Amino acid sequence: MRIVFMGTPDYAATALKALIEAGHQVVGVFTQPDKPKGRGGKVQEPPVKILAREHGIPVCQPRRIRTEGVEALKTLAPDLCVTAAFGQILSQEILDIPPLGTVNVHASLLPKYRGSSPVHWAIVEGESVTGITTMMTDAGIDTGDILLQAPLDIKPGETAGELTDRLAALGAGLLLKTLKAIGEGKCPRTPQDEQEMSYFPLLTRETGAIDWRQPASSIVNRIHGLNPWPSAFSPSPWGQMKLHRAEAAEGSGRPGQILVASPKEGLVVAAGEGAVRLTSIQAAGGRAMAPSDFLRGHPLPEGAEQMSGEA
RNA sequence: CGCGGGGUAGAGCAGUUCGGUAGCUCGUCGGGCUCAUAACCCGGAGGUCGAGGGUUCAAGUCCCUCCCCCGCAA
Repeated sequence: MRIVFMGTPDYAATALKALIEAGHQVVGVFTQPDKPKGRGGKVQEPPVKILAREHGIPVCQPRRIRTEGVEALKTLAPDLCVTAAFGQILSQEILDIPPLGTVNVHASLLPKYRGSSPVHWAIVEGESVTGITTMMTDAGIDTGDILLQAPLDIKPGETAGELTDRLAALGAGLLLKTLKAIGEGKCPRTPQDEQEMSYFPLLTRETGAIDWRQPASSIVNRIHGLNPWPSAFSPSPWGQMKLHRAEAAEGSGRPGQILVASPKEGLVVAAGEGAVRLTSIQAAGGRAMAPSDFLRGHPLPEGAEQMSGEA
């Protein structure tokens, strides 16, 4: 079976690696173009591209696969396409090319958490269980028929990065299982229940802005759900500060009020309901560290008592 | 060549402007006080100041090169 793989980040590379190691015939890979990333504007290659090159698989990086990638895909003549966090929406014209269709490995239990960042949103929303769904891609966004699903518990305090890694491994396995079932012509197909569906938008930097008026649990979930990217942040007496990890704590006060700030007792901030104990923070220019470490060298400025730029 | 901050004891920082004995808080080790303690008091150990080169009587500090970490913007 000639397979064309479409994906971009590590999550996708894990699936591609599984395909290759299982002996599937991956005849081509589509991934996002190299983009200037990070400091100094150096271009970086997507993990999927790097992996594909190591295995001598042809790589195609159209800016818009819907227009520039059609001919290339036709030439590869795939029987089946597999997508995983590709980052581009496929047109009907693209979907019509592989006779067996296009299988997507989505990191949620569909129809919940449709959209491009299901892992992050599941944590932000405080879910305790998520999972992987393999599905037939159609013209909608994550709306196609469900093939196989596998649940996965979200650990307390788990970050999106950690959960993504575990889901990637789970997804790789489920993908192989799905392809096997398709190959044997006995893969179940279940339409999604539109009544149960939920959709979450693309993450932006602003998604990470902490609103201290929210309940402590929501703030904690947001911090973990946006770790490591795009990262939760808040102004503070020490300047803009990234918040990497936190937990609910005793205490109350005006939202954003700094209740505790000492090397001994750490950093506790009042929320709309309850309080949040920050356990990993990062100031501009510095690395991530525990508040007790940070506070040793950066005592709370005189008169400062709010998580804001004001003193 | 996108803008910018940083690398000094196990941890977090000051000291660099203007060269002249390596500092602070915490931890750690020993001792003391206390019914007791993450409290308090006394004492100690622990540093190639990111690397290399240069200037100088003298470099953490000034000059050149390089390595590493990070914030913003994309």
